[in-house]
Amino acid sequence: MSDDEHESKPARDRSQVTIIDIARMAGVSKKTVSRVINESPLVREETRKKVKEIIAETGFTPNPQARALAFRKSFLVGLVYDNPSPQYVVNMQRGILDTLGDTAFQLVLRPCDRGDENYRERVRSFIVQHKPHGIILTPSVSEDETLAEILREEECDYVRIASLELDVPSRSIRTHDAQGAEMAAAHLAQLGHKRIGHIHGPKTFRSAHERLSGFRSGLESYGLELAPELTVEGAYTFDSGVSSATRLLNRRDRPTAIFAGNDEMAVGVYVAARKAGLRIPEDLSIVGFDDTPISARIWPPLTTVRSPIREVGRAAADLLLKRGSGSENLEELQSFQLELIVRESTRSV
Amino acid sequence: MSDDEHESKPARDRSQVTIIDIARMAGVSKKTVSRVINESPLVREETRKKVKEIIAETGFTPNPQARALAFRKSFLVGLVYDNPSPQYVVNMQRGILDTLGDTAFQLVLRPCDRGDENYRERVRSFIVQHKPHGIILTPSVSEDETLAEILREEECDYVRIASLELDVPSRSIRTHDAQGAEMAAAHLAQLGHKRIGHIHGPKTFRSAHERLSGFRSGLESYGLELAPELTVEGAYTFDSGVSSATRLLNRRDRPTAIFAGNDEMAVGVYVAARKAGLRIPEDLSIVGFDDTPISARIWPPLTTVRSPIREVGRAAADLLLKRGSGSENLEELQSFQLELIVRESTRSV
DNA sequence: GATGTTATGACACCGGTTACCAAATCTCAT
DNA sequence: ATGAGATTTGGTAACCGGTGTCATAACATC
Repeated sequence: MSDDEHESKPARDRSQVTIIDIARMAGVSKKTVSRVINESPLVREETRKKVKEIIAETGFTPNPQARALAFRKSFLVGLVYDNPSPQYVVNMQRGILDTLGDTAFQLVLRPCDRGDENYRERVRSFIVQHKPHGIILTPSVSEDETLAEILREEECDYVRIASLELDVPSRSIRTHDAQGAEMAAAHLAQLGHKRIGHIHGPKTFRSAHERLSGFRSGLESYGLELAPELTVEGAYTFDSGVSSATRLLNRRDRPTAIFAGNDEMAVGVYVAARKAGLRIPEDLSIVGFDDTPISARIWPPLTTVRSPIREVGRAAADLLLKRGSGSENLEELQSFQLELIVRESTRSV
Repeated sequence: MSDDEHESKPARDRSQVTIIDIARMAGVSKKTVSRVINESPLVREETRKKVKEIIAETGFTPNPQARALAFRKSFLVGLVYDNPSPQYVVNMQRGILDTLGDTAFQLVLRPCDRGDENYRERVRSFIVQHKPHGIILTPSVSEDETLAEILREEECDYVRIASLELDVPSRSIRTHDAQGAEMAAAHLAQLGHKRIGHIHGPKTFRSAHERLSGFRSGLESYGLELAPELTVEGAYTFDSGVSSATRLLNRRDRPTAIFAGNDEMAVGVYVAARKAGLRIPEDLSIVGFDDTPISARIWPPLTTVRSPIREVGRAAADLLLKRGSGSENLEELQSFQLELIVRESTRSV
């Protein structure tokens, strides 16, 4: 009788080349082949070369499942994010994949819905079960200190992406949001705007705070002040952009320019302006943040601040992979400048 | 001396509960526990219950790496896509993750850049190396017959998402693009438009063909004809939308309405209309396809056809997971209706 | 020739699975 | 009650394809 196991029948054909085959072909033990694979320095140069040749010839790649089992650590890299912008998410993924490329490492997604207060435990159980090589945290979840604590507890390597220094350097990537906001301020100031409004993101987001304070200090260096009555809080959403802008534009002393904390809200400002009968940029200049695809497609095209998200993703993955292996000049990888993209939504008063 | 192995040191603390511990606690053999885990029918109900209890108590989860090794098949589900729309990609991912949930299965991404003629071999090597549980193909790559052939060759399970039946039912999910386009046609016809233009996607995309023919037959059922001179090919990109629309709108007998093959191009039509001094929707009605976020944010909000992408993703993953285990009424999972979202970019003539 | 490195291999092990067989238990007919 | 047959269960061993440990062989060095 063929016993249990009704369904699954492993493909026993297409016999994989294994480390044993390589060992036999090279006339060494499998352990030595293993050493070569793992770049152990304890192999004679000659031997290493020979083994590497055979590996190249046969096109052998070590079985990741077997290695994961033996290492007690898988070849997965987790991406934990709650960023609602698809563009951001996709760019980040692409950046990470740029680095992971055709290595054995695979990117797996761990999105967390806002409001799911249970997401930390879900991340934990992912780690415990799958023992990922590391985890990348994007802004906003990266600011969750409790989560970071869990990762340390479970001894899971991680990289936090944020607009400010949150952790030890080897575990963080910075995007200088404040600096980007300063550029926006300088741009508007140079165009001669005096009454400038700002719709910032929710206070719970560090990025909102960074952008706000960067914008303020940018204006100050031009002798301008960010009027408190022209500074309102949005939710980083389109709708909140519309309502916040409506409030600003209904004022008697309405601003001649508005800096929105992200493009999503900036587009909301367009709608509010239109409803108020204002022309862009003749009556109102608008600056956004993020350079999402919509900013180039809307009319008039939106002046905005671009974050090199894909590069950031690349760097984050780099940091994770290179860790340990001769910790080198990581400094240069860790910090990213933003760029002001001037389009047609801004004009001098 | 501690020999080789310089870096990595497996975490040997936090001792994982293993199948052996469970077996001991339940007073059965590990084989029986294995049977319970794999839902073998050859276990007495009583025994099964007891083992399941212990598993629940201890919170034991079988080590996926070990299982993958033994099964010669990993718990990864690959998503192969080349769709340039971030919104689409993100929704698809979310849908798949909805189904995968907290199962042992993980979603891994295999985006392929257009123009990378080598992507098929990359997919193949992914399969050979990682032996994924299955692969999900999104429209446009799903139409690649050569790729499908490779998957069959490598005995890799897959699901193709497409606007028409490409494969055996258990391997395909359909979105009825043609039907969606018909609804767009009916909408415009009912508004009294006679001269209607259409910018379709590249002929190499099946979806472009489906939408075109659906639109045509939709018009025909209202006694209207899709004029060849008002039917132009775009590239599914914003820029191509601008230029194609410009061509249409410069005609003496310019159309009073334009149906664009996707939102991206529809937004391009907005810009072209604006440059031609036409008001939307007073002088020109516009209908898009996809219901991307931009369609609700642009002014006036775009009338468009929505594809239930997230649901499709969910169903695709379902199909992959349920395959084999009592193939049930999969039929109902496989076919998705589209929906016309009427906003403010369309008006009667 | 004694001594210290360096390179290599034998063997157990990672946590599960399958193969095969035998034993135990249950069912039912004789 | 007995035996035949079917259903469960367990034991042992081998295996999936690698890695860690440790002993030992090979090679320099003085």
